[in-house]
Amino acid sequence: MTKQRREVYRTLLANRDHPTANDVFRRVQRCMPTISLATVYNCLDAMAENGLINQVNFDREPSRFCVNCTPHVHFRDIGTGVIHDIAFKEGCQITDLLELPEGTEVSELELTISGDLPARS
Amino acid sequence: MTKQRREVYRTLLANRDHPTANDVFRRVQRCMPTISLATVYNCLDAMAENGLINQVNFDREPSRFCVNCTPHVHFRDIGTGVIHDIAFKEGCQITDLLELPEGTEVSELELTISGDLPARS
DNA sequence: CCTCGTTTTTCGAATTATTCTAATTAAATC
DNA sequence: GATTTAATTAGAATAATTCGAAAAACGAGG
Repeated sequence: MTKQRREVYRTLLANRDHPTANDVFRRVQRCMPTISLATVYNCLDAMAENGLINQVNFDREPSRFCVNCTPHVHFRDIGTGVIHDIAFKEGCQITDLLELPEGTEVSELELTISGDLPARS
Repeated sequence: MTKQRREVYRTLLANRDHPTANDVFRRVQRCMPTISLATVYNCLDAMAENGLINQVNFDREPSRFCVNCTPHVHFRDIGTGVIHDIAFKEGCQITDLLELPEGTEVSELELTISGDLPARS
């Protein structure tokens, strides 16, 4: 953990809105003006590899980063563009719903959903 | 439907191995040497928009294309690199497993999995 | 607290998938 | 067959990400 990594992580914690690498870069620059975009990528990659954060991909858009480490999926509200973390219901194994051969070992699983949330009453 | 689109589609049908746009380009070139990569992208995009094919994204890798139009998810076997289509079990709604607000309308859903298939006996 | 070896940061350049532009060609409609 | 429309082409442009090399920071012994 270096100064830069700590600051990148702190920034992610401060605003959990699934920022892109560039968003993070701009935010970190405010307290650490000399940091470079390459370093931000480097920090994010390092943290993602260690499971400290998640890299979220919606189609071909720029990757976003998420500090929520509990198992969850991502839902983009088409109306607002906001990305929400959606948890699994208690005791659910998504792979139970799939025709996977017995004994398949899952090491990565990414589920992204786009749609509309119900109008708030 | 133009000559090029027909040929791109025929190529996808002939070899359902989830090729990238570039793979498709190289394959189509064999029977249609004047086709351009931009046209292949154009054809693939047009077909994806009409739901004739699916665009499959594994992380930040180049997009792949899939002619399987039945609802399914994608599983990459880490050992072989092969991408398999995995169907849902009968009568399963993946969104039933998620803590989504009542009345949420899902318009897109992409699930990608990486892992290891059991050793074949 | 110095020195050596390793890791990280920095900057800029390079890469690469994809998209755009403008010009040509083909298709469709009347 | 003329005209309008949409699709193709080739090459340049874009943008996210990665790479490479040099400088800086770090850590472990001495």
